[in-house]
Amino acid sequence: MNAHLMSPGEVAARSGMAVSALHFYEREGLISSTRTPGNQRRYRRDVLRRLGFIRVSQRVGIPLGEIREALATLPESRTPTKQDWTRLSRGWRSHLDARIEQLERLRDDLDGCIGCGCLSLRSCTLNNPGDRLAEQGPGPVRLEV
Amino acid sequence: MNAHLMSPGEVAARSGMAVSALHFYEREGLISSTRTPGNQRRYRRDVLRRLGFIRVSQRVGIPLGEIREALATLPESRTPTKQDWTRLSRGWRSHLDARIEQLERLRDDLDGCIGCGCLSLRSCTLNNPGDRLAEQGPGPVRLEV
DNA sequence: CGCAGACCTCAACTAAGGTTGAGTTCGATG
DNA sequence: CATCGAACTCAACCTTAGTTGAGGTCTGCG
Repeated sequence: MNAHLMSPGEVAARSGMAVSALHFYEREGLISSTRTPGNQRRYRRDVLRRLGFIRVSQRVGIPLGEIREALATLPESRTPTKQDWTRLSRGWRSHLDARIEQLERLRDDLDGCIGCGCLSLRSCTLNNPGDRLAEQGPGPVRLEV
Repeated sequence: MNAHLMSPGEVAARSGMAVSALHFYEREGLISSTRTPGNQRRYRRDVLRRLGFIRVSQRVGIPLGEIREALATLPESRTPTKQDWTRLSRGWRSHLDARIEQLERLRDDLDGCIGCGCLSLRSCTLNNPGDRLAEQGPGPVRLEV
């Protein structure tokens, strides 16, 4: 029972991912598999949790590269525990908060501009190149959608 | 003064868009231009407002195709008024609200799952294929980013 | 007029996140 | 042992939103 490895088809069925996506994630280093003597992939059960994490992360808006980095912090020596997954999930929380905050600011700005009707390239919060340049100062702008 | 048409370089400088982006938007039908006898583009001043609208819309997360559709509702016979732009901007407000709401739900779900540590493919709100299928029922899932 | 810099078109390329298809091989069942 | 679905690899393609480069033309200033 410990040695129950899953075939690609089984993983696809249980995770809802396409087999082609499994191949892709493996090429990208997000998951891994062993091979049968006949060169077919076999997955350990915890791949399902990884795929779960990948999907949730994508919903949060994290690009695959960062998801890979997060997954890389999992211990290789043992199967990840609940605590491991909790730690990773908690890491996205701030991303999500920042994103929500940004969209709320955008909404408020949009309301202001609906009032002023401007969309002006000068002077409009929503649309000022100068401000955008300023915003780009600290940190990446990935959150900007 | 009425006949002041802008060159691509001037529009690029004033809008912050690259000239290549102006070409692209024109190919995609989001903006238009007239030509000099020597085949160079000249833009009416209101192209700046269009570009402003395009940028704001992209910040809201609207794909170019939909932005084009929105711009297509502007009257061709006259220069768009402040009311026209207000109408379009207001249209995005609900998109933004829906998006924010969705992210807030996601955040709450994530909190729940940080508690349960699950990321389980069954039974976890964050990660249930059945639920995702249900969600996909009405309308596109573009907001899900 | 001459020349630099801005502009033209068209094709190809980028990035992310995969999907699709062709041609071939495994592996489990009858 | 034949067969058929599932799996394999590799290359090509898809979408979105543009950028880059090659090769050629305009426009305006001196």
